Amino acid sequence: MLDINFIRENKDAVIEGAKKKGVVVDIQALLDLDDQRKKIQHALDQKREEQNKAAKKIASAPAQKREELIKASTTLKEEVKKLEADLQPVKEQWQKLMWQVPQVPHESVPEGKSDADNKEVKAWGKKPEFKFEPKDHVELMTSLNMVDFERGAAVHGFRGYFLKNDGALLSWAIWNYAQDFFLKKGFNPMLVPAIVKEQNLYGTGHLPNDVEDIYKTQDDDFLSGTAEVATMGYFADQVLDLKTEQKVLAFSPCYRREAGSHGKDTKGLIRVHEFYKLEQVVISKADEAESQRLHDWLNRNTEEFIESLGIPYHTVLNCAGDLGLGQRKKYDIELWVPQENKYREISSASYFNDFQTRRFNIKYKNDAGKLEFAHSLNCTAIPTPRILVSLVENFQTAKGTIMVPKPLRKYLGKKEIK
RNA sequence: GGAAGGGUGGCAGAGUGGUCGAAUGCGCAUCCUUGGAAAGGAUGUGUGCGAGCAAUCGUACCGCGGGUUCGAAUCCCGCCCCUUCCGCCA
Repeated sequence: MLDINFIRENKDAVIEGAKKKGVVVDIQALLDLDDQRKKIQHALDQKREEQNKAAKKIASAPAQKREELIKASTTLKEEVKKLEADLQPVKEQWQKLMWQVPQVPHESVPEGKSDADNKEVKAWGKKPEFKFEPKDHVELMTSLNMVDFERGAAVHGFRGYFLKNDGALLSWAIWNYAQDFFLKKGFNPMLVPAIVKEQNLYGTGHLPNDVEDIYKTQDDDFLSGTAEVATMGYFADQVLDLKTEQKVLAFSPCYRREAGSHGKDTKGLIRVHEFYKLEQVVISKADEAESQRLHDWLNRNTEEFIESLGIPYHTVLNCAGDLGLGQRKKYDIELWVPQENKYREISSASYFNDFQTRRFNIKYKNDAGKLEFAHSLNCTAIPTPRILVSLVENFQTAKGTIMVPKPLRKYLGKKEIK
């Protein structure tokens, strides 16, 4: 959510930003509505003042005057009720529009409609050149008995999978290595709930728009698609000490319905309904320069992690049309997938300024001693099993085995999966 | 799932229809005292919205949402959450 006063003062930029993101929302209608809201609210406050004063008099009034005073107060009460009734629909519509106003993209964000318009800003690593016919991860992992999609489909259904044997062990190895790697960067580890209340998804900006992609329970709770949701919710309604920023390495299962992507990536581990993710979440002071610095830092952390594994990747700067509602700027890291001859996204780094913290009511005391909404950022540390796709395909051998990247060997206990 | 109790300011905790945005204590801030500190004393100390250059004023907020009433932290209804006991259970 943006500050209504910010929207008012930066009307053109907000309109331009929404357009750039491809979000349809009538800012002028919102501002008109806000004028109306203020006017009614002001009238209501004044009427309430009258009524409060009138009611106060009654307590100390002599008995014979009471009847008359109560009668006068009743009239005021009815006037208050009428104004309240006028205000209510205005407020509801106001709130509805406010949920829809997107964060303004940073000026460095390129124009564009979809991920096809994202700009590569960095490429790292040497793509493997195989002197044999390389296998895709499905064939490779199935033949090494690391995964079972048939039983996955039988037990879970579409996009179901079992990770087995070295597939399971490799996942543990990645989690353990990632934990050690990221904790050295100063994060605090946290295991967070995947089942969350609706308000948390409003807080992060996933709702109201992404409702189709989120699982819902019979108790009207939601299965979160990222640990970011619960981690941000953890700090809701708090006044934080941000002398140093809050840095959390959160782990959770993640659930995504992938509605609307039927027929897309139907094979393998790229797009599944249930996966696991280590997520970097940061809450910092309300200083955009600082947010930008942290944003680059978070993204660099994940790049370094991938580099340590030796997987070729590139980093893209997402175009405006590929930004989430609350995101000011985003980088995606995409890993090379040899069999597909293209890069595949495994990480997203975004910053939000106070878009999320406003919704979650997360504040801190600034240097002037005033309460202020903090800034928030997040970035994938590592998602499993998606990371396995590139990992096994890039390091496969002519024999159909997989060479384990050096840093994972001590966690897995072997240097080759065969 | 059943039963009982509870949710009040940064924290603890009083308050069961008007004088309550709310006692008291702790904490915190500033000042006095001191060579310095502790102890002691004084004053101050919630948030949102609106009006105002400002001092300040108005309004709302005692888990959330409704209702009763001239008037609600207090009474009524619904919901959420917490604690204890019983049941079930990885």
